[in-house]
Amino acid sequence: MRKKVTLKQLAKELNLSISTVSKSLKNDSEISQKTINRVHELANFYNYKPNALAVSLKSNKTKTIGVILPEILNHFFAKVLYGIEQQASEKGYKIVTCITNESFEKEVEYVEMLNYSSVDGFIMALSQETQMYNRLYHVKELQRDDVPIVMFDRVSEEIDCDKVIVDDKYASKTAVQYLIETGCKKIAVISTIFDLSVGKLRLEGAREVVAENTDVGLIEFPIMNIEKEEDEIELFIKSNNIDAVLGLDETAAAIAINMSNKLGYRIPDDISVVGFTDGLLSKHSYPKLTTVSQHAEELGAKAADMLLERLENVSETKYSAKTEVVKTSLILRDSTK
Amino acid sequence: MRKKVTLKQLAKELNLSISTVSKSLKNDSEISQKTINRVHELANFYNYKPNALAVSLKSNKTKTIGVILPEILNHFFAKVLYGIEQQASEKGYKIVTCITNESFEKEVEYVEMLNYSSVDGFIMALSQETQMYNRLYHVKELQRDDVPIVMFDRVSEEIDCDKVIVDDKYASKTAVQYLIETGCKKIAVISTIFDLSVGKLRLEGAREVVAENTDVGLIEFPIMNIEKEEDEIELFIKSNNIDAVLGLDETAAAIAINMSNKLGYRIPDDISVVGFTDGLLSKHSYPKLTTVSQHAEELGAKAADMLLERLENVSETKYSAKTEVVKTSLILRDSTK
DNA sequence: ATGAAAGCGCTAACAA
DNA sequence: TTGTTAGCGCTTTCAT
Repeated sequence: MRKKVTLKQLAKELNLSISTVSKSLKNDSEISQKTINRVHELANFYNYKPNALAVSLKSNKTKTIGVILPEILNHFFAKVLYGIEQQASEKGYKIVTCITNESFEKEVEYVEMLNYSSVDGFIMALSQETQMYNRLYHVKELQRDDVPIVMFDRVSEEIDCDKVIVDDKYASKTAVQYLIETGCKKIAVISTIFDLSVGKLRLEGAREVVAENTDVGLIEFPIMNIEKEEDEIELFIKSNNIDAVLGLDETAAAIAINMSNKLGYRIPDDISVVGFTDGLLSKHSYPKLTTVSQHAEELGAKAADMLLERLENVSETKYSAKTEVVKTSLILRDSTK
Repeated sequence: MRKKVTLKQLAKELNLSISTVSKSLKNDSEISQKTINRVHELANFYNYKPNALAVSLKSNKTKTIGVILPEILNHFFAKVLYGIEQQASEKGYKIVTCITNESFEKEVEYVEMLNYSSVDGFIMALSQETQMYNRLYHVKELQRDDVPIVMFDRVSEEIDCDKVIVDDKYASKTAVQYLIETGCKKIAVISTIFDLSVGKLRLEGAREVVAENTDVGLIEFPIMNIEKEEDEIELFIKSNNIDAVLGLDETAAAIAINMSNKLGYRIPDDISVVGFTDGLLSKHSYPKLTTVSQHAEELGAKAADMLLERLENVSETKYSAKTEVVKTSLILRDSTK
């Protein structure tokens, strides 16, 4: 790599000391205007930029935040990342993105890797495995090091830090209520994420609403392996005389729509379908899917905001963790009455 | 942030010099086994990890690569990112991800931001605006600094660097050929990316094949704004008596499928549909979409490989840029005969 | 108004 | 076998 211009070289060429050059670049009032001008001129000429590494080492700040995601091919996380990125870059922060692919081991590895002065703080959602094992030593380690963390979506009660969550239970209730209001009596819940905290919350919400409506039935169907279980899903839909499907994740909803089409049911006349996560699949299904939007970009932006707030106001008196709940909204499209 | 343990502190506590501690940690043969053990023990106790910043400053290597993407909500780029991430993390590299959102200005900003000792090299795809303006000063600047670059997908001939591309023209030809073989005579090309280099190549491929088959007609329809042009697309499909659609991007193909469903055409009996990018939309459409897979993950992994190769073998005699072409494959599903 | 010097945490050539 | 020293590029305090 070509050597970049350094203060030292500028100083030498200008017959000044390094510190004078440094100060001039910052327009320090104790330097004469004439010198300042000379320095700037040469710096521009060489397109001088301070070495970020050296600045970081000195200041103990990297202006970088670590983002740990379980998945990137999932639209929700991609949107969150987008939101984080927008907000962070606006404030002059870079982001280092790590994808755990739902693995506990990788999550630990990444957290440790980034914790050695590479980032000023973390924004993270726990991996599926981490939630299952409930092993949180690596995150607690961060806290011991006083590294600010913002958790989102897949959070843990055991960690006392800033959080941004989606009110999944409420969202699910709203969705089911809407189905009931539009006349549905037998609702199927299909999900590929029954073992995730958010999946459980959504299911709970659905159950609660149904429990309050004695004339409405709920029937649950977990999908473990999308590829292999098409026939089972088909059978499930055919044989249960349902008039509505709540897909607890976008994929589940998409499958429900396609399966219904395939079986010749009319949507929403015969079967209404509601999904979660307003991603590509929801917008480009036929008919277009009524879905719960978690406003993922907003969520990401909020998470970034919270973290930056911590980073910039270190002097804060006492650390008291906040939890923000992002409002969801039910986007009505053509798959419901 | 809590102060991390440093060599200095370890040295003090052990009554050794900093350099002895440093060497011990590396199991340097010139240090006595006994000392090495003592040092390791204390280091473990404090969970000592070297400060990455200091190491980078010293070595002039950051073990980080910058990834510049035009988009992240696009499945293709998300998959590429995934591939890069996998490969890089395996080799102990971190990645800094920047999303330009197709903006030239942001692209320049990011490249400059990362170029000041934050990353060892770049993997990038040009933004739409950059390709339109054809302004490449920022990339050339990187080359002047001898920073290794690997461009992928959206590349530029003006830049002499390693590249990984998809053989879009060939892929498109294969797709159209397949349509013709299965009896299609009037093919519509729908695209939301007519102004991208890849879009142009795909179109060219289609035109070439049709030119060779005099009994086959081609008709083109560009989509500028997906939301607003549904009616036009509907009209287009209805009034042109087509029997096949080639969607130059995944969205276009999805729209074609849904529109055909809506209009009551049977797929593939009345209309065959082929798309590009084997993403979520292709897998979860009804019927399932026949599509050109660009093997995006593989592409990402290859790009990472090429970059790492450059980074690790600096001694390389002469820099001679390679261009690798990733094979595409036509994945046959239910939307074609 | 300018410069010398120390130090951020680490490595490595050289000295002892 | 261990320690001293210089230096990566920068900031900043304290002389001059």
